[in-house]
Amino acid sequence: MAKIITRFAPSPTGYLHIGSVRSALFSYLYAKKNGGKYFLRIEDTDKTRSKIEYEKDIIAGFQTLGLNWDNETLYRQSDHIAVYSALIKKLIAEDKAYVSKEEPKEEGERSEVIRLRNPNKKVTFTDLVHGEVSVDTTDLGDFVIAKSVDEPIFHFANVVDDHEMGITHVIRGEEHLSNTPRQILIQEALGYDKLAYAHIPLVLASDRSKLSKRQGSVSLREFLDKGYLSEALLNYLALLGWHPSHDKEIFTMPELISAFELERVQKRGAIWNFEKLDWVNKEHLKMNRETAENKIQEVLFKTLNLNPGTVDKNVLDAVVNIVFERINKFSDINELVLNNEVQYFFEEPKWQKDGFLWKGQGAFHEIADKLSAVEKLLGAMEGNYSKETIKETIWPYAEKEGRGFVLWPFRYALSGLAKSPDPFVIAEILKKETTVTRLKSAINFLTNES
RNA sequence: GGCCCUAUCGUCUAGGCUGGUCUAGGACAGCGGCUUUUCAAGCCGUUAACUCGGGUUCGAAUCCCGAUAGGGCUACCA
Repeated sequence: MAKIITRFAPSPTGYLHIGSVRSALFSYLYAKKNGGKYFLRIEDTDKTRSKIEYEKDIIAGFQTLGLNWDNETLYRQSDHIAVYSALIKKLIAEDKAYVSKEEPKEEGERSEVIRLRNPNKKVTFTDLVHGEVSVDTTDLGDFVIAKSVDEPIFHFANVVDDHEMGITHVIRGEEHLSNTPRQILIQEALGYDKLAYAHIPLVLASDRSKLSKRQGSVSLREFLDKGYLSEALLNYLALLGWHPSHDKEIFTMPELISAFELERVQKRGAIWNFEKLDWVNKEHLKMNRETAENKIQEVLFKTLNLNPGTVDKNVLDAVVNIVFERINKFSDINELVLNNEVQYFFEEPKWQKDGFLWKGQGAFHEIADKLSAVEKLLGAMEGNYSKETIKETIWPYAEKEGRGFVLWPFRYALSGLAKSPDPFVIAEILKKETTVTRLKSAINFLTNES
């Protein structure tokens, strides 16, 4: 069996689109699954829209994702103009194409372009996901294949390069399904062999329109910036339009490669779902817990402006652990910090009197008394100061007074928040001395200005 | 408009080729409960779908036709 060679051929006219990444991923997976090769080709025949900045973004994106291409040097269409040029001249000489005089309709249009002589036949090809597709190409007319002898347009350069690179399987987005017949016509004019095609369904926005730049985050860069893991992103992308033969959903890259089958690719466009992506990302975070915790720590230092030298290692570990449970992706850490959900571990919170009220009930002086009782119990503790021992110490008193009436203000005194981890956990992290100090300070706050 | 593609829970999907075992399965989200105060995490449970109309057949989510709806292409963009 001939070796399978797939490719991903982006045009550098914008930042790498997340939907393009999926096309690339499917090409990559199919090649790797079958022991073949996966190539990258930069399609920059449109000189006015192509920018080196975008090319760099595309290349950097794939490097970050680890979707490494197998061609040794980067294949860029602008480096192969001479090849297209010779072929266009050949087609003209064979009268399979001709120079056509035109009436320029828009600015920039030429008065002379090169058109293919359309044999006006019915073209049939087999698509690996859609099955047999057949189209009467008469409607296409003598379409343009180049603006001039050395300015081929997409369809022409694309066909030539697939042949030059030895591509066997063209796996690309469904928007190209309608372009395939004309590319086959060019192929036939050039005398090239047929290729296998697989047109994968598009990634859609929630209203089923094509996911475009207008609908928010669509570039890979933005997702990476939000702190999604590459493997999670790739995992989610794979599930969008493909399904394994079992119910497994969380995959590592090697697992994806061995499970992937083009036969199980969906025909219908799939709507992008941020919630599911978050879930997939969280699952990957759990699989890479240590890496994730290091990253959380790093972000915490930065956003909270902490001095690594002065922060207690145990405190930090405990806080990292709490943060880990509350995030789906790294950018969520910034939100936690923005909402003051971690600062209280490092500094006294700012209280609101009403915040101490359990279900809006009670008098402030009573609450102060309860906090005072808690503070004394804790202050008298000796030996091991852990969430378990703290709980054992406080529990009988809480039971007696009504749990909520003791535990809620206790927790609020420590965190200053309506929602936070339970007081025993916080108290352990804060350590005995800080817990006691903070309780006293809270009591002071409650009694002073009442 | 023309041509092409598509159609199962809100979303991603299994099943459809090889009709009955599908009173349609899983996951995310939602909802409810448990986890001895709130949140998070976890666990358990639960709501929810075969676009419609014909046909073939003893029998159709599954096969055929049509309608409808959505998407793509229709560039001297890719």
